[in-house]
Amino acid sequence: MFHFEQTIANVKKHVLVLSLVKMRYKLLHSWDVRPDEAVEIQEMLAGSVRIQRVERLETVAGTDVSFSGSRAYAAAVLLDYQDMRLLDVSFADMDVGYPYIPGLLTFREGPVILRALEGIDDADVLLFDGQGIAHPRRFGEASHLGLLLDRPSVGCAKSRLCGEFSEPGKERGSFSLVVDRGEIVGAALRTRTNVKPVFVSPGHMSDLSSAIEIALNCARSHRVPEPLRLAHILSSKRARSKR
DNA sequence: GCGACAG
DNA sequence: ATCTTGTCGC
Repeated sequence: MFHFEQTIANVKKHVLVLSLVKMRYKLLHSWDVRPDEAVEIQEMLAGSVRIQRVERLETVAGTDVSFSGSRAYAAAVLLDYQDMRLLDVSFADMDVGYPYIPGLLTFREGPVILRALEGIDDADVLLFDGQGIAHPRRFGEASHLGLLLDRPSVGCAKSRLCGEFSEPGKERGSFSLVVDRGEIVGAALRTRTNVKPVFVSPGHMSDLSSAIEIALNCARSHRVPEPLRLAHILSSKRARSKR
């Protein structure tokens, strides 16, 4: 299928020469908290999310996490926004410290994702496999991690978490708004004609039109945007090989 | 109490 | 998410 090992080796060699600034983030809270405390943290930080148009778009990053028993494996990739060429890759893995609870996904995947992101160069926008503000407390994974990383971010999930929406048109590019409690929180976007839509929503420092534009640009020959698709392939491959 | 529920 | 092969269709 692909030859990622070789590709990754070449990429790494290249990055050593023109390495920019590696991704950094600030922990605004502990990850070791009870579910009720996690909810409080989300409600407290949600007010800091900024909705604005994304200007500079030369690079895009994507992350994903795969699980194997009690271990979580994350992959972070950096791609060129124009040709979707791979520019940098990084991996991280750690013991699973939190169960999957709808609405609290970040407390399960956030820690490993951040560690993987520390290994790649800064990106103009970050793509996450999950919701942005299309979340009960308007603070999904993309919003949460985007805020900690202080970078523009977009949420792109394969299914909906909250809100109502109507079936979008069948053509690639058509979309319908996702409305939750009277608020437009995202969109059901068709990235490929006659294929189930993906759910995009602003994370942090991005807006809905930017989110739609970015997801569409990154989804070329597949339903899932290239950065997320690649991160998924790499993390799952690493998860099963290490067992 | 019942159904919904990112990965 | 994960357990898993082939198979129908664009």
